[in-house]
Formats: sequence, C-alpha cells, structure tokens
Amino acid sequence: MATPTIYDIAGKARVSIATVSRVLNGNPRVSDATRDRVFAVAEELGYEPNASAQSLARQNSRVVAAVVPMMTSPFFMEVLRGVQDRLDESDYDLVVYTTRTLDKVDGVLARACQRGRSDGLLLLSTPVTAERAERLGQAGCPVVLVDAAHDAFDSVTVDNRRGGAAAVRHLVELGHTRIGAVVPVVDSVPARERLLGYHDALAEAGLDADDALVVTADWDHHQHGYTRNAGYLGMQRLLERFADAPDARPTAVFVAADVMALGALRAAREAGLDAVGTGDGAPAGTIDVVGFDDIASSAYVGLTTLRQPMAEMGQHAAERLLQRLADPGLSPAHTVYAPTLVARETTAGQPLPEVSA
Amino acid sequence: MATPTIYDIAGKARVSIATVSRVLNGNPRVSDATRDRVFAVAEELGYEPNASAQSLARQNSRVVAAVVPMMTSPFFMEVLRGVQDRLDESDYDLVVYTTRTLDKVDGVLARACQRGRSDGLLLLSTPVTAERAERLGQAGCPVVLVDAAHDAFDSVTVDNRRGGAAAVRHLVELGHTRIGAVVPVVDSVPARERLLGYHDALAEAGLDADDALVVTADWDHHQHGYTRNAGYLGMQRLLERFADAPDARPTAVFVAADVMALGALRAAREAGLDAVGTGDGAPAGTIDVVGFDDIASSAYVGLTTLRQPMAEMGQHAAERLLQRLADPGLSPAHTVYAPTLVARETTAGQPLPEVSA
DNA sequence: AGCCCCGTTGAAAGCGCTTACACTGTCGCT
DNA sequence: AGCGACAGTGTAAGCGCTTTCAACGGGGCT
Repeated sequence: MATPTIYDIAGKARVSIATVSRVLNGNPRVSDATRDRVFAVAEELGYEPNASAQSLARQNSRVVAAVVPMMTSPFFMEVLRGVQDRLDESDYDLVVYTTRTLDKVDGVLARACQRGRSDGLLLLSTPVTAERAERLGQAGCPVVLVDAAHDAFDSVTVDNRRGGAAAVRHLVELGHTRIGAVVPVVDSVPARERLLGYHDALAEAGLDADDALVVTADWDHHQHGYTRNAGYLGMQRLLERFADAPDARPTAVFVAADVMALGALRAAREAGLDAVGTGDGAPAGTIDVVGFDDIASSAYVGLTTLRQPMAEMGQHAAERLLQRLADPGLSPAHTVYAPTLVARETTAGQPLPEVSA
Repeated sequence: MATPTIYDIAGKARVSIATVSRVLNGNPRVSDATRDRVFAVAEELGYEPNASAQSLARQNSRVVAAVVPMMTSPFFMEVLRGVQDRLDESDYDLVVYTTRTLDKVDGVLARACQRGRSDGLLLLSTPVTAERAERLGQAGCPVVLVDAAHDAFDSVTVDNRRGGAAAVRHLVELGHTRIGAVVPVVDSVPARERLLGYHDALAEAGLDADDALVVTADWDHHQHGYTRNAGYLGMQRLLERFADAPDARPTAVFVAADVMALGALRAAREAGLDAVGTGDGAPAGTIDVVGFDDIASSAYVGLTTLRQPMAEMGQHAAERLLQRLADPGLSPAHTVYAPTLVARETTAGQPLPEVSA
C-alpha cells in the first residue's frame, strides 16, 4: 500500500476518520478503548500525517523560517544553533533560506510567508526597507529581526556602537595612539555602528581621527565584505598606505568582524608584523588587533574581540517568535545585548594562556 | 481581504478556477486574451499560490531536504553552499534539518520524507544503517548521500583513505619518520578511512606503526570529535605522552580534519612548538601538521591539508538528486572525488607565500 | 415515566489547488 | 450540408486532514 492515511486507520479500527483525527490530536473527547485501538492501528501501519494536508486544513504550517544572507558565516551558524535549540523544544520545524544577494530576499519572503510555507520569520542581518516592512506587515506574518532593527518588528541585536568603542578603548588603554580600522562595506548598518564606536573612543581619548587609518572593505560585496578575504585585503591596503612612513603606521587595528580579522592577521604576518604585541607602545614588527563577534576560531588564534552572545541571541529570537506566534498582539520589543571584551594574545602581549575549553 | 486565492482571481477575471490554474501553470491550452487577463488580475491582487494546497493536489512538494549533523561545521556549510547553488537554478526549495544527535535522524526522516514535506533527501555525513536503509527504501523517497555511502543509494564522497595516505606520504617525503595522528571518534567512517590511509603510508614507507603516536578524539562525541576543542585536546594528549622522551616525540602530525587541526595548532603553540617546520628532519621546537578538508580558514592559518571539493560535491549531489527526482528508476551511482594535497606553511617551512585570493 | 445532559461518535463541509472529463463553438473538409 | 477535429473553457472530483454540527444512547434527575 502507498503511505497510509487516516482513512486506512479508520477502516482498520472501525471508526470514522473524525475519530482518528481526534485521537491523533489528543482530543480528550474519545473513549479510552477507541483511543487505544486507533493508536495501535496507527502504529501498526507506520502512519505519518501528511504535512501539506494538515497545513491546509489548519491554516498554519508549524514551521518557522530563518532567512540568512550567507550560509557560510560562522556568525549566522551560531545564531541558528541557538534558534534550533529553542525550536527543538517546541513543535515547530525550522527551515533555512539563504539569500545570496539582498534582492533575492523578497522572493524568499514571498515563498516563505505568503505562500504559507511558514508561520513566522526570523530575519538575520537582513535590512528591512520601508517597502519590505509594508509587505511583511501586510502578509501578517510574525517577524523577529536579528542583527538588524526596525521599529515595527521585534529585534535582537548587540550594541555595535558601544562594542566598537569598547574595542578601541581597550587599545587606547594599552597605550596605542595610532589606531586603524578595517570595516566591512558601509551599507551594513552594524558595520557603520561599529565604526561610529571607533570614532567615539578616539574622540573620548582625545585622539585625532585620520581617514588614512580607516579602510572600508571594498571586496566581496555580496557578503557585505564580511569575509576573510576582505579582511586580508583590507589590512594589506592599510599597511601599504604607510609603507613609506613606518613611523606613522598604526600600531593597532580594530577589525570590525572576526572573520575579517582572521584575514587581517594573515596579512599582518605576511607583512612581517607579529600580531602578539607587547601592550606598551609600538615595538617595531608588532601590531595589535581587536575583532568583533567572538566566533569559534577566535579563541584558537588568540584574537582579542568583542563577544556577541550569538547562540543566546538566536535562542531569544526564537523564543520571542514563539511568543508572538501564540499571541500576535504583542507589541514589538527590542532586545539589545552588550558585547563584552575578551582579551587574548592579539592585544595582551602575554605568554599564551590556555584556551578555555 | 485575506490572502487571495485562485477563486478571487477567477471571479475578477470572469473565468473558472480551472482556467486560472492553467494560466498560472503555463498550460498552453488557454487563449492569449484570457491568459493576459488572468495574469493581470493575479498581479493586481498580489496573488501567491498556497504551497500546502499545491503540494496536496500535485502530491509533491518541490522541496528538497538536507539533513546535517551539526549546523556549525564549515564542511557542511560549504557543501550546502554547493547544494544551494545548484538548487537555485531549479524550482526546488531547500530546507535544512539539523540533527544534534544521530538518534534524532529518524525523527527527521519521518518528518521530511514520510510526511511529504520534501520530495528528496540529501543526507550529509549521516551513516545509513540497515534499518534506516529499509525505512528510506520503503518511503520511496529519493536519497543522495554525501560524505557517507551505501550500496542502495547514490553517494558522493571523497577517497578518505587515499587522502590520509597522501597526507602522510607528504610528511614522509619531507623526511619525517615519527609521524603522529590525531583522529576524530572512530565510529565515524571517514575518520576510520583516513586513519587507514595513515597506516598505509606508514607501511609503504617502511615505518613502524606505534599506538603511542595515535590519538583518537575522545571529546565532543556529539560531533564525532570534529571540533577545534577535540583537536586541541588531542594534540595536547599526544605531546604529553612524550613529555619525558622529547627525542621520541613525533615531528609531524596528521590531524584528520581541519577544524581539529586549528585546535591542534593552538595546542602545539602553547607547548612551545612552531608549526612552521623546516621540512628537513626535526628541529627542536618545531612540528609539522597536515589537516584534511581545506576549510576556508586553512589558507589563512597556513595549514597544509587535503582539499575536498566541498562545494562541488554539494552541487553534484544536488544535481544527482534532481536527476533522480525526474527519473526515479536510475540505478545508484557512487561518485568518489580524489582529495588533493595543498601544501602550505605548516609543512612547507618556507617563507610565507601569499594567500591565493 | 419523561426529561435533559453528557460522553462519544459519525457525516459532511471545507482548506486551495490540480486535473480528468465533458462541453461548446469554429473551422476545414468531403 | 454534415462530419470530425480541435481549441478553449467549465464542472467536479479529488488530495489528506480538521472541525463543526448533529445524532445517538445511557444515566441521573424530577
């Protein structure tokens, strides 16, 4: 026989399909005898409900969709892990959509939401334009934003500006006065915020801002420059600028994302710079680096960084979406986490401490 | 109005729903005038077909499901990117299921396949037990395995054994005679194969196998030991064994996965060993390392490794699944890629070459 | 005895779509 | 003129499930 349906169960258990449905859905208005019989038959037949039929009948899908720009970023993966963690405890399934380019987002929104493939949406690092907001509002699909914000929707983010400032402040405290920055493509809001933080801290320390010290990643636009490669090229460009004026070279660099920092570290090394500085001033052949995110690799390369509680953010976002699914009337809440500084070798200049396992 | 249906379109365009359906599905048996009218109305209403209703009616979902053990592994992400690439050109959607633990796999299979949520399955690094094979066969759901194999199903893998051997051969050629190995949990088939390759190469070179030189990751079982942490601890343990006999210490180590190698490199560094060896013999304070996979980070840390064409494998797997979806009668094909050695600093002992961008 | 209520069940109407089949009207042909 | 062929369209029967509503038979009650 093909895959069994409730009709098959009904026939074999000598009840109507309505009763079968009741049993399967835990409706209490069924006698124990019937319930047992139905369950037994269902088990025997290896019955699995047809998801499409269920969705169609109950007008919801018990599916939550996550939309992520690129599937390869450690940041998203960590967030998704958190999401998955929370969702595992619910009876919602998670489906992940990746949008290579931002203009594909709308297509995905259509598919995920308007076509009824999912009951709710988790938008990661996906800017919500006015038009898009309109569309989402109209579709009436609950949405939670992660690493992005919009008044009309729930959001969970990290205070990027404060994080950027904290990163640079850390460098200032170590005695650096010429501090560079390598940031992703500026149309990324978090990137811009982090850069603002950089300037905040500079101003606060009474240091002059100098455009020559700032490199904006002009590569890998499709990923907004959040790549190892962009970090690599960015650091290279930064150092090249001072090839003729070694004394003016930045002694420390804030790289606005850990993936980029991985590349930047490499570029520094190739330029003969040791990323494990001494912390006091600017010994030649040395450079300090601070990243942002604290992806898994960072601990292992000893990268000082600002930790975002990625998994926690994912969990929280999922939690919030679940709440909203249960009660669509909730008014939008904005959760902002404070990034925390994790000092490691790229700024500590101390003997290698052990990785925290 | 709620989300529009074909009834709304039909009403407004003064045709029957059958005609609407025909137009929307590109059926040629419709007059041009009608077609235009229907399209216009559909556009105007912002119509999107209900996915559940379509699936139910056509008895398929136009969805392909990928099952991956852990969402955080770079390997899987790369494979999935390839899958996505190929699927983007088709009209299938990809949904990703993650299974924290292997016993959850069956639940997912039920949900994905038997419940009709997807038309085909991509199983990544998921061992197919006899029982599971039975189940999959019965569900009649097309399956393609990646990084795993089974006679009854299509598979795309890499020749792990040959790769392991190539890795070790490379070390032998560099003059190493005491070569260690750090491998993931042995119940991982690929891991076991790579270890076999290690022994092959040793034997081939006339070197004695020595259990003391092999460490099996006994940590992070849920990820089969494929973690930075497991690599870190593994290398630590390996080095500890020779703390009292520095002369017997391995001068080179084959770490059977790049993520692990990242951890291993760290452990070596903490132990005062430079991973950039000179290639000739065993200078004190030096150790050579070869990994496996060539994940994105590897180029940046200068890790010598055996490259798996991950994205390509993903693409190919998707391609094959699509073929099988079109023609379920195809007999199982097994594609085996040859891993290629990518020599970098952790074995080259040469001045840092530039990262290939 | 008659009534109502309740627990238990079944019949049937959808959910939004696809598709086999039937129907209508033209056209081209003998 | 009369035939079949055929393009274009509508009718209606599902797809597998949920859910409303009605029906049925006992109890417990007055």
